[in-house]
Amino acid sequence: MPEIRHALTKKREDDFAAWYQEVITAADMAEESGVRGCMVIKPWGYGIWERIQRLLDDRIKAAGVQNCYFPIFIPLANFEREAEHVEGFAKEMAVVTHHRLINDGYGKLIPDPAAKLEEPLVVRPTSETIIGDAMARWVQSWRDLPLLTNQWANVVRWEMRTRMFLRTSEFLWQEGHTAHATRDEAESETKRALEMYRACAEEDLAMPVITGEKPENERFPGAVETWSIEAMMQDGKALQAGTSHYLGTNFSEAAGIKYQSQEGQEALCHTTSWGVSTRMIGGVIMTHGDDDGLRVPPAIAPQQVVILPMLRGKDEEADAALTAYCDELRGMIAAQTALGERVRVLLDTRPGKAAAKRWDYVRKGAPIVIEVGSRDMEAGVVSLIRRDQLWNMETGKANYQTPSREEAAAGIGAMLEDIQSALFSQAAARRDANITRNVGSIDDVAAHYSGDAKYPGWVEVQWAKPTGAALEKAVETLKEHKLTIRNVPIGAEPADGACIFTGGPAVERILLARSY
RNA sequence: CGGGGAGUGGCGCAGCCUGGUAGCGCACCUGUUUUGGGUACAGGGGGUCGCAAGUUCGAAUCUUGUCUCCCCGACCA
Repeated sequence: MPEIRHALTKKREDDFAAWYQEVITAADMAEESGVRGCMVIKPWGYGIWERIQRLLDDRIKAAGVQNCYFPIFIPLANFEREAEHVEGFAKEMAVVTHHRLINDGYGKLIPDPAAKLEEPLVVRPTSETIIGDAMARWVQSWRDLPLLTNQWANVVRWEMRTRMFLRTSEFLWQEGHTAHATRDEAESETKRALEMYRACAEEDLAMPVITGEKPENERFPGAVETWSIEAMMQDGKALQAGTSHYLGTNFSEAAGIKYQSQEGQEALCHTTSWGVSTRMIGGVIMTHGDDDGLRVPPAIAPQQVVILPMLRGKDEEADAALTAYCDELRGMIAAQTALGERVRVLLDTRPGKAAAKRWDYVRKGAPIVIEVGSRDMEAGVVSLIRRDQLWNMETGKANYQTPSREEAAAGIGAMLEDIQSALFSQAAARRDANITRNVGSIDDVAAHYSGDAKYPGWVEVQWAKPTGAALEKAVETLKEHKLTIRNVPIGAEPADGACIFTGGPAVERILLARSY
């Protein structure tokens, strides 16, 4: 087997964390900003986020949810109204205390003591409390329900340890907030959002997930139930890629979200909240990336096809003819559809060698790269590479196809759809192969994770769903093995054995994993 | 926030121990060459060494402080 010269210097199997960072740099997605925990998202990375936004926003609106925008600053007092909520977020809030700077007399600017705020403002870590205020104003009658809102925004959580896309101090997300008349309605909205996230992850990001309910200790602060989608990364760790919460009447009580029923009775609303963030991009990297860089699923690729004419820069007439040939190809491809949308195609005529640009787009993970040289033009063909089938294993070189220009254009939609499903299938197969089921005891769990397997994946165990101190003890035990409970998968087999923590009869199955 | 490591042209690094105003590879620019796959050769531009203060005749090199990043932990989308 020939030696393959990969486009990255780091390999996943050698140092997954270093590889992850190299992908972000090599694909030109984002960079450090110099501000603690905050990143600059560059066009390719932001373009992926815009695609996710577009597709998810359509799903949100299709469910009858309307977009709004709420302030970035939230009065401190709002957080004091819900005890668990403030406890959960208090340690990671950025607080604005002054509204003006003055010169300190030594050439430095300092907050003006005379401009101290009466009440500090918190930079939102999440918006339940301020949206709750609005809901309290907007909801009077049963006719105002359900109230279905969403906002696309940035939030700030002062995390101790940050990693690009996975955990940044500031991140971009959407947060849906809904109010309902009954518990049933609110719970079904919680599940609807969860299912929406599953579809978004699996269909748009080609990232298979396990949906399920979080255990009590992993709940969102102030929630009655928290549900999540969990994705398996290539190192076998779990990434919580989205959450949906049933908040009961906790926030309604705090903010006074009440309505008068048809019978004339005053009642508290049942509320929900749900969100996904730029973390999903980290999930895409660790799900689809390979030793040559990122592989972007076509549905969320800013450009699905990149055409690179091999311009010589010597013979203007020849270059113009080649550019025209490529532009016709661009037009033909742009008229095609894939995954229900017009194909996004870029003709890159910037000066520079096509061969060098090819590797730039390989690292970026553009699904299809088409190179066209003068000889291709004469023969009426193009040289096409699928990013998901980059290498010819026999030659160790890039795996070119040379269809005619017309065939290439006509087949582009089907090829993009095939790449989309191939990426999902690969990821799903890897996930399924790395979940070990029916692990019967905590010792077996420990053995599984202390074995030789470099990436031991997840294990499924049964438990008695302990609460309170018993749950804390179970969590402690798991922590010794750096494990966490991911969720109680929806649709799992019923329990039929003993709880690995208590030995008593189990009531359900849970997934354990190391996590991001 | 605790433990460890690191910040030197766009990227990756050497120099620092034994102070004397900066070097390599890639990238970039120019020219020649090559021309179907990450071409080769020659020439060239760009950094005052994270930031601040201190020691010194002199600091990338020593001291102190500070900011940022990476790894391990605690916390979390």
